[in-house]
Amino acid sequence: MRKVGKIRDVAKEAGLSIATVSRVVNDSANVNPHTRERVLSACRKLDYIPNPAARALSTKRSRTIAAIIPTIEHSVFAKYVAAIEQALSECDYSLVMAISNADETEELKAAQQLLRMGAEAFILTGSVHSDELFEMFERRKVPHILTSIWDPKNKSVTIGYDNFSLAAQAIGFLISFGHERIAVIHGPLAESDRTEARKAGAAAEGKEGITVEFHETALSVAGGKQAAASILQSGRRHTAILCFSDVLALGAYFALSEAGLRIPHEVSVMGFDNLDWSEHVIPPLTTIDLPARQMGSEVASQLVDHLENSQLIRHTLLSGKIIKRQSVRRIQTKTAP
Amino acid sequence: MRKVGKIRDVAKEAGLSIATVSRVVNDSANVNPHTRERVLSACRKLDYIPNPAARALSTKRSRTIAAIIPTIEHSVFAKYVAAIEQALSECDYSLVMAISNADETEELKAAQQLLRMGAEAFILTGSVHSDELFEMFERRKVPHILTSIWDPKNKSVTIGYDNFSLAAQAIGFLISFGHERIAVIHGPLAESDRTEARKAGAAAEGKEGITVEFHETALSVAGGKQAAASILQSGRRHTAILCFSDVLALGAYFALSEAGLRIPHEVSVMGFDNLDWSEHVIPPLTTIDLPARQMGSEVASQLVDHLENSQLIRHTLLSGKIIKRQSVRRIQTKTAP
DNA sequence: CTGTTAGCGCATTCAG
DNA sequence: CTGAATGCGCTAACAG
Repeated sequence: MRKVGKIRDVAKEAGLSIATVSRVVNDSANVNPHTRERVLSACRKLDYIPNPAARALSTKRSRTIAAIIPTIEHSVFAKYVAAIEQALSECDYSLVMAISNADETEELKAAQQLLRMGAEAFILTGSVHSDELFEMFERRKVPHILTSIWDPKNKSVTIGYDNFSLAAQAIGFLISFGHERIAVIHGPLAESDRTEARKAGAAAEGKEGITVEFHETALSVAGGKQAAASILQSGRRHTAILCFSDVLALGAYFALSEAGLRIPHEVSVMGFDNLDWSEHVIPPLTTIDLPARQMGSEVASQLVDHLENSQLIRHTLLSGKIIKRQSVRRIQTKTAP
Repeated sequence: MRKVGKIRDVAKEAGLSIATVSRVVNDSANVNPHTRERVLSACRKLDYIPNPAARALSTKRSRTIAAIIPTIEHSVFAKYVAAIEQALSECDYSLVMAISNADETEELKAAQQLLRMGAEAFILTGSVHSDELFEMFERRKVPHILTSIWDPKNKSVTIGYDNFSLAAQAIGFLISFGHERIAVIHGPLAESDRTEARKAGAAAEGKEGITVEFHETALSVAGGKQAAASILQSGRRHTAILCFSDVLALGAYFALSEAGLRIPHEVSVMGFDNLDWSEHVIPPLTTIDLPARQMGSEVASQLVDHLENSQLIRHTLLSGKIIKRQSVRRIQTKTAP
């Protein structure tokens, strides 16, 4: 791998034993400050870097954590991955990543490979994974966390937000603003249990006299645009469109603009994610802020704490919240005084 | 790490030596088919996974490649990282990633850490990196590639596109459409040599009677919006705005919409990146397609080929190209017949 | 506080 | 085609 100094060379250079070198390198135990200095200077001189493989072999710890995400091409995941990476690197762990394309089989294959590469723990997205994967984790006692969801009843630990409740809140918010005919645009249910949960939450919030209609589409600007266009064509005169991702909402913006409809005057639009740009679109998008960053660092720190100090990982609910901006307007209900 | 079978257990189970087990696991050398089958079945039975640390220690190969990127929160990088990961995993390598926030010092720190974690090769973005980093690579003979740029004169191998030329082409395109007063919006120069190169290319394409004016802003929708707004306020009556990222262009779209100006009728807008959504905004964005995906897989395969077969890595130019859509209109020049 | 020693699990000569 | 033996570089007892 590299031609440079090994621990023995450092020991020789410093005129000490390799044990002592190991001690100062791992700043463990008690070492005479003077001795320590000698070692350190030898390390510097030889440009010594401990061999990670040897270290891992000896300690049985690789200091590597794996994350498998459905796709990195959505800002939410990117933000979240960045947070994990940052938190992990601060603890001197490294993150190895794989992309599953929301496919159980690919995910399983990736997990096996990551295990073969030495991952000590896994970070997964959502609750739906192949049985084989869970069996493998069980058999090998691999710590793992399901993220982007919160479900204390799940036998795996979950850290994330409550998709059901958040979607319900969104619908509730729209209803409180007088909307009675609401269209929901969401991504492929088959690819995301989070989307399913949101749909269920939105449906559950339905009440007497309120219509909530669901439209599945591709999770992209194009998808949102197309779905919104078809909603408009259906002629049902919805007063609000709730999108389960800001990306879809952006698509809806363009569909409405193409149709000559103004937001929020003719139609209100609400998003989900609170991506960076959502406050800068016109009109600024009312949406739900998801704590992607916080989720990343929480997951990382719990995992490290578990690996390092055998702390138990635990279900953790992170709170999302509605960000009120200008894309949703209040409607006078017919029944109002 | 895990409690399961080691190579010795497999050997015992199969009634063979560990050498033989090793051979079949690495499908090396000649092994009697029947013997091989016995080993394989023992592996299956014991759910054997070779210990990666032991293997790395013995082979002096970690099969791990590091990528340090400025930020993952821009789709271009996300796409590119996804491609790297995919290509690497197909060759049974893993990708460890770090984020530098476009900061040389952070980058150096990250690189050191990744080296301590066993990375065998590095993928960096752009040409600007700390001297210390290059010295470190040199000293340890660490293969590395600079990406997102192409510069055959660089002493490190570069794989990417020609930012200078692409930007020049963009300006040329605008000029060929009759635009004479062009505003360019770009991200922070200090954070990106790619942006610098694009700026230089755009400036170089300037001709008699053509004005090209540069505006630096934050690399975000908000930044693009703000820059475009200030361009409009300056009252210079530019007929076209070239943005060095589609993200900035989206911001410009909103600024123009806010100002009541229509694209491309009153102002033409051109982007850079060809992000997924760029063909779905209204009007569809004329932009430059960057081969992010291809770049990722090219980099990965060259690196693997180098590590595996000592193939030399080499400067590689990938071609971007102008995608003509509807956000740029042709202008009648006063001097036309 | 420091040195000696015994593995960690595997790949790899070298014999047979 | 298969087995026995050696060492990869380091950590972790155990002595001193």
